[in-house]
Amino acid sequence: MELGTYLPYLVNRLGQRFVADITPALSEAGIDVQMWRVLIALYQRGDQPVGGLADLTSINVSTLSRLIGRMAGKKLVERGRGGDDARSVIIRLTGAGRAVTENILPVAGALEAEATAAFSEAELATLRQLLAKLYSGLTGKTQDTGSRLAG
Amino acid sequence: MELGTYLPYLVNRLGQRFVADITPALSEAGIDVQMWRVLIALYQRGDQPVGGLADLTSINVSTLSRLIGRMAGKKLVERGRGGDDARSVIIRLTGAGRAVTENILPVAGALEAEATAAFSEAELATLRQLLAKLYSGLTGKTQDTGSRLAG
DNA sequence: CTCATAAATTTGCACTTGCAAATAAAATTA
DNA sequence: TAATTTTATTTGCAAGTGCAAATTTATGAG
Repeated sequence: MELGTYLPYLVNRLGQRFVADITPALSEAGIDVQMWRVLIALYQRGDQPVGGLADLTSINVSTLSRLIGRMAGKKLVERGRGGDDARSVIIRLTGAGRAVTENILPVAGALEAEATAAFSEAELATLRQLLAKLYSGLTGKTQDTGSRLAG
Repeated sequence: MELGTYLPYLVNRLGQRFVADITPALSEAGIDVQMWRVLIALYQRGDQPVGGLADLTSINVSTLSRLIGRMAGKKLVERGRGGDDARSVIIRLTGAGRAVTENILPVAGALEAEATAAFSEAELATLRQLLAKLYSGLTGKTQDTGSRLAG
């Protein structure tokens, strides 16, 4: 096995590079990549209990609990009780949180566009398809593809 | 931006899955994924200075310095001076480190093989090539996110 | 040779993280 | 209804992380 062809190596290295490259934009908004993941999840999936957010973001619930505390301190999200299940704490975006998310989304899109500037449409489609196929090869058992916001 | 086609999402989700799937094998050997990254890098690229190892593994040098300390405590690696540049500390695998690596490598290989079971050789080669190309598209760029997010 | 500068690594510090235990709120049982 | 068990979230604690400063070694100028 050679490092340069080992898929976990190639994939994780790339993922870290994506994080490194989006970080300056996040810093300008006063957030980090974990907060960004929470923001996207809430923005795209609506209000969530902590556990649901943990599933969506793959962030450990205890880590997430404190992360949400920090985000609430920044007025990006609010905690509330009283959903279907009163044991759950419902997390929702504030107006400020939504605004921050909408500021960063185009930057995230531009980053992807820049990274793939040398790609043909066909290559890009192939890459996406192969990544999804690879993920499903690892998932095997529970195939809840579109519902996890890992990373 | 559609989440299911957003590359940073696809890539990081996949990377986390790889980590989750290899972790049980690493735990049996008494190491974590960061140590595993160091072991593979040394095994495949030979003795390295700390900085070289940081490049290979994408681990921050100060984090790496302490990680190496822990690995040295487990007798997996040794530190030594006296390469071309005596400022560098050369890290090398011990026999025990090599043995642990060689124990885990087949598991890692099997994991990759399982993930790519449905891939043709051509698809696999394409995927690797596109991942490398994407990485090079991100490398070395000094992205100017400007002050559009300032505040 | 000695001083200043540069480069590689380590260390101080503040903060984040994950596990396990504690707490909070329901659901279940009697 | 009260006691018990189950589920959701938070918190105590020990450990890992990254930035910036300190340390170690090399290189260059006078």
